[in-house]
Amino acid sequence: MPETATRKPAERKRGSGVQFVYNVLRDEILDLALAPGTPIDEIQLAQRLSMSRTPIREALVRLAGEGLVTTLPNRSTVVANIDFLNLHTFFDALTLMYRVTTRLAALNHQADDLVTIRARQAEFAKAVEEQDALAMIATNREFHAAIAAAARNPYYESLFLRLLDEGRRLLRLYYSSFNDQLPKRYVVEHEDMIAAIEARDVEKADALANEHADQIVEQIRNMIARDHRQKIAL
Amino acid sequence: MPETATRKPAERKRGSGVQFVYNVLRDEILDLALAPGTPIDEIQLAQRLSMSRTPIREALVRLAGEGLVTTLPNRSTVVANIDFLNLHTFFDALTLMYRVTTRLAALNHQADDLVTIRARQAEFAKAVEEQDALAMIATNREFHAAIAAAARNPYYESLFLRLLDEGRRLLRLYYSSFNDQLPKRYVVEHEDMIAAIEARDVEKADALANEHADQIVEQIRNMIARDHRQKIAL
DNA sequence: GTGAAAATTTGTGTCGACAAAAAAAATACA
DNA sequence: TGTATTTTTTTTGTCGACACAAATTTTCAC
Repeated sequence: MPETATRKPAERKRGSGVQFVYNVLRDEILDLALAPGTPIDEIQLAQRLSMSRTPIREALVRLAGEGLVTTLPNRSTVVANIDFLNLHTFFDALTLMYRVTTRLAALNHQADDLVTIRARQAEFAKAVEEQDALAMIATNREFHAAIAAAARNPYYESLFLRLLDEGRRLLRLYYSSFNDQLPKRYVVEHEDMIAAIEARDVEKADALANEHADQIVEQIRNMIARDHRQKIAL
Repeated sequence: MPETATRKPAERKRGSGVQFVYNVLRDEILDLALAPGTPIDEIQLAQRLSMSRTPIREALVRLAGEGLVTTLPNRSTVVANIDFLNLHTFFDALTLMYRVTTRLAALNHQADDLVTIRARQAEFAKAVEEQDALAMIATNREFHAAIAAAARNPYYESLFLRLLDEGRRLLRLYYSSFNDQLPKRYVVEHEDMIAAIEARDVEKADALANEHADQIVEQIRNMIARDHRQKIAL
């Protein structure tokens, strides 16, 4: 059992309860600290976080809306499973969102957007330099989230963030198996994307995002394939 | 004040409370029975629906997740406003989802999907025949929702449904100003789309969906422009 | 000993109540 | 009369408790 987060009671402001529970659960789910399929006991959680069941239930409703947990009526809610059979739908949507957000960022970005994007890229490059796989996953997400913010389309942005989170969960499964070749390629690809966005070259930004997405999808596919072979070998 | 839905107490099964509140509120919001910006009083709602505040709050959390209401901390939650200034982002996302769902439906549909799609199209045609604008809005949504279901990509589907709902709210604003020329064109376009899907002609389905989306966006734009002129004329 | 029925346990769905925060009203003061 | 401050009211956020449903265990019949 992993080291679970326990908080002292009555140190939180009124109104922040749901948000707090939401953040804790979301992080634990995306980090796989809570494995897919794990039932979430409301009473237990209430005790752990030193609060009543009401804010916890509301946080669970929110997580259910984002597909991170599944609520079984009159039964416990469980951490959402990873649907390996339909991963292609995930990859398809992820690739499209990579493309449209990067396209629109090239079209709609404003001056300070690039500052933020470059800051995220620097953090990603640092994580790659230090070969810190978990930090790579996190900073890569933030880099593309920054681009999505610059694209200025909340509909694409919300779907993309959801997909990036789901991807974080997926990558977390295989984070130990990063080799150190591909990530460096990502750093270069990121730089190219920034340049295309800054130049407002929509088509180039689109093409680069498409290639980048293909790269990432391919890597995840390889990880899964490798993993499956191991499973069969057992 | 519109005729509000009141239900007798204690006739509902355990566990259906949140769903019930969610459905009532969602319908009232999308039908503009609750105007954008209207504050939602939890106690009042609780009395109207004869239940406690707990399931009502959970329904509101869900609606907030879908962007249909906005929660102001420690203040009342209000029905989400229609953001006229950023409608282009809505049109952009709507058009793309029209395209990808129709594309994927041509690729992935199975036999009984077409049965459902044709049934929805018949309902739409009937609404057009009867010049029932509200029914047209509703059946058009269901027609495209059926195509999205046949596309078999839950990520696109959920975003598309959200956009179709937002569109329903938008069209509801102008439902009186339908002329009877355009809707008939939509019936024909729908037929063409069905044919392309059945023939698994992805590119044609895509092109038709694109044209169709442009038509609809154009019509909504005209309605808004007309409406604005009226407002200025006052 | 095995299977069915009954009883118990466990955990969710809902409720009414209270406390904190914000808004509205009332009061004091210049 | 207008403005600042206090008081009251309204409404949300949270809590503990109870009722009901499902799962589990126990009991009992055969």
